[in-house]
Amino acid sequence: MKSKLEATATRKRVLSRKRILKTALGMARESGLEAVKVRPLADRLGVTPMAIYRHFQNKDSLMAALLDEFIANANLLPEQELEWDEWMRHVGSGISAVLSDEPGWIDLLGHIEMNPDSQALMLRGLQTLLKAGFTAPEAMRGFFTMAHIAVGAAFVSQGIRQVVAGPQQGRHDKNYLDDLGNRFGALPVLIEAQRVEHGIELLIVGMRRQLDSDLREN
Amino acid sequence: MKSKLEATATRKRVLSRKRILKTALGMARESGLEAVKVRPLADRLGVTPMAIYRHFQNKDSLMAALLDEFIANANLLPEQELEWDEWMRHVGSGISAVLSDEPGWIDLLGHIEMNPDSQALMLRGLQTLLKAGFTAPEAMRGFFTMAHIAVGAAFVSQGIRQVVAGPQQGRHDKNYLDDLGNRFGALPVLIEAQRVEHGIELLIVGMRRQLDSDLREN
DNA sequence: CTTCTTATGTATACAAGGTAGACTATTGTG
DNA sequence: CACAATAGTCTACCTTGTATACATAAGAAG
Repeated sequence: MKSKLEATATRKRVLSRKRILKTALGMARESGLEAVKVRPLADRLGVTPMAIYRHFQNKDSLMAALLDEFIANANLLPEQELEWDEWMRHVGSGISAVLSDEPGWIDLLGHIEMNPDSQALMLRGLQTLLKAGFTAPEAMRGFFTMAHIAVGAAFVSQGIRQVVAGPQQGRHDKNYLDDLGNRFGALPVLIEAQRVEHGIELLIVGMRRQLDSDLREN
Repeated sequence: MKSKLEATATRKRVLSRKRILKTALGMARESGLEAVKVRPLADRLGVTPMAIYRHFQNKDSLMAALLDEFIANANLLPEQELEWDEWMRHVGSGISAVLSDEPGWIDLLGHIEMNPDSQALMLRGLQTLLKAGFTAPEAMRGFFTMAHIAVGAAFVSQGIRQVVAGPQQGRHDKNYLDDLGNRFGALPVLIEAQRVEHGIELLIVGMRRQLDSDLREN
């Protein structure tokens, strides 16, 4: 009798935000972020769909928490101390890489500034830049521009990747791509030109000049 | 009898891709992109939901076409000839402004590189930069970095705006913001530092240096 | 002018996905 | 030990996209 009870009736304390998030993160890694759906997630947790709602108000807040989890696992902060320019390079490509691996995550990035870890990242970045001699406004602008480049690059690269991956799934067909290729030399060239690294490099050059004129004034 | 027929039976040639897109664009402007749903759209068109599917294979392709429409209406190409740096400023803030007005559009930007108008924009940009003396790779990288900054800035600014707009709708409350404020001086400062213009300016400085060293070599 | 074909809209119905509401068993507390 | 709070279950609903089958209008063919 007990067994039947256990099977059908309510078992307690099987869930927790942590476990839900871990499981959801697993699903996301396996099948993409859009595969995180309530019912499948509940199945995998061995629980009723509605059980999840005891731990998250709604799916949106679950996804928001999932973004936090994702960022926390991303580990973007450089381990050792770096020169400011190295720091920017490191973090910039880190952000872009993380986002490019799983395009779906980009959808959640609207909230990124509210995330504790990304905020810590920002703090460290500003510190690093200030220590290097930038003024506060310069540091902020530099840091954000780096972030913008990284996010933008990851974002825009999605489009290209989609076309390369699936021939006809986009609304424009292969001819379109060939056309592109003809105009710009080749598709790989186009892709290459969009790597974050180039943007960051340009940014660094721009910032270095600020540094120079700051020094001159002092 | 005729009238009843007209009312209930199939009227012909009431729809067209153009009309559907125009109406959808109207809805998007009024209530946000996410408000573009099949049934409401059909209602507004005075037609059955399924009628729309005679003109678009599915909702995704409708939305893709809508993005094209949106971009075509955005009119990002500068009217007159501009110096390369002015051109970058103009287009950069244009992109960002357009995207910031209606955050939802960002979701569609994955396809942006496939869009004819944005491609035209890219062509003109490259032309402008080449004429100014940049090498082909430099021009491409410069252009894309500008685009990345603009997209990234628009994107990231969403998060902030959401918090500013609705007190508790995010997963972090007001304290969080205050905290942010305390650390960085004030929220407005944070927002200010993220304006595209600053990023573009840094980029221009970086690019100008390329130009200088190119000239030196020639 | 009939007839055949194709284009365009209608009617019905379903599946997927998120979630409200009522109920139940467990658990920790006074 | 009673009792409120906590954590799952069960059921059912609503929204949104879309498949399928049908019908009518236009245009082409004879």
